[in-house]
Amino acid sequence: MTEPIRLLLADDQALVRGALAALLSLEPDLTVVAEVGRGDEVVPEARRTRPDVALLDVEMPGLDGIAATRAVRAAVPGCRVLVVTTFGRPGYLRRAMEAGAGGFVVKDTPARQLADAVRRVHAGLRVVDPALAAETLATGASPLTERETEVLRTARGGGTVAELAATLHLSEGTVRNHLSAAIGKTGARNRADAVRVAEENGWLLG
Amino acid sequence: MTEPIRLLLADDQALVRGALAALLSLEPDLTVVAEVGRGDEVVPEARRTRPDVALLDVEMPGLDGIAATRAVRAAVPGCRVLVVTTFGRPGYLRRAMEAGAGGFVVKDTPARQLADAVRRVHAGLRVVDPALAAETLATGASPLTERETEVLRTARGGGTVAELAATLHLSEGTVRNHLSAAIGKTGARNRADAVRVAEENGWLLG
DNA sequence: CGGCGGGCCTGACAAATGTCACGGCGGCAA
DNA sequence: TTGCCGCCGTGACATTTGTCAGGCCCGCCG
Repeated sequence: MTEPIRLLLADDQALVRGALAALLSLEPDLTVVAEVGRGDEVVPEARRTRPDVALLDVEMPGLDGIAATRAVRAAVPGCRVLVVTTFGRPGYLRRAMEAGAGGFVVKDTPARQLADAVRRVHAGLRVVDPALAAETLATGASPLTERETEVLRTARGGGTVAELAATLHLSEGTVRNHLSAAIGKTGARNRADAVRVAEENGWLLG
Repeated sequence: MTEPIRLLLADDQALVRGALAALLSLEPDLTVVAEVGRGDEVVPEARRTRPDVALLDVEMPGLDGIAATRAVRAAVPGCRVLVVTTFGRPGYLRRAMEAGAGGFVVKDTPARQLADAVRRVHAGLRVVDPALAAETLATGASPLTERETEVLRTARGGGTVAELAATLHLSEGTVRNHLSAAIGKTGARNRADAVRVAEENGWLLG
């Protein structure tokens, strides 16, 4: 038999990380060589242990999974990436693929399929959840303009228009206008709603 | 050797559920006899399979983990409950314990400790994360009054004051007043902020 | 009993938010 | 060139939101 596939696991929840390690270690052709809990530990650990495939969560402290994907693809070209995430946000899939991921799996998928996904990614195939792919195509790219995204992203932290205007070096009226446009385009009714919708669609990352 | 401890797993994310099953099945004295993905499937499955310990996630469709704890404790008294959750929201711990849980573990805890937690809960001991317990005591019970929580919970979905007033059969002024009180007590600056803070502390459940 | 405190309800007022119409600028096609 | 269209920036205006003072009711303690 040939060498087993070497895996790196990145997930901020230690319990989930360990459980995934146990699950994947059941497969004779897979072996977990590294585990990290932060996005910015992925590249150093990948350099050191030279895994064949890295399983990255999207929600991580330090560096989000998309950025970590880009970084590890650049630093360790031989290492393929399978992104595993809690939320099937349409924009996440597109961005993960643009960042060089070989596959994208949501945590709702049956556990039995994970090992197969890993093997396919390792073989150079693309793995995506079909339902999620369809939704991504339906939702499409962000309708928000550059400034609108920026304002919305700043508004995410919560704060009055005056503060936003100050940090962005804009007039209050301008901020209000961008916010209003974003509210209209997202179909929301509040500023808070608009932030929520945009976040759920992954339009606030870039 | 005596009979193994029989486990029921409840988590809405199939991947995590399966991974936990793999992790716990590594222990010779533990066996997973049932898995469910919804809160309202816990009691029927527990009646059927008679587990010794049920591991329940808090965030689940159908019925949240706290309510599921109460239900399973009432329907299957011999089954102890270990609540496993993503967020260490202070209020969750208190409510879980009040509902009859034997233990409370956050998903940040190392994987090696999970099996021990299961064994202790099975033995009738109480298992809680010490750091989280301290925070719970510090945060204390909800400062919100009954109406305030109700209004805040209704406002969670987003919507204008007029709509809230209509669904609650109150005057707009009253709704505004409750909202204002909640904003003050939570230390928030917006209605949205207040909702977020209250949710993070687990004050919006009961 | 009378006073006190707290929760609940309400309306009036000030402040923030969202909408609109407008002008400037740059790309692009006729 | 000219006209058109989209993005950006801005201020005036209406709507919504948050704050405040006050009235009502009930339980509690002196």
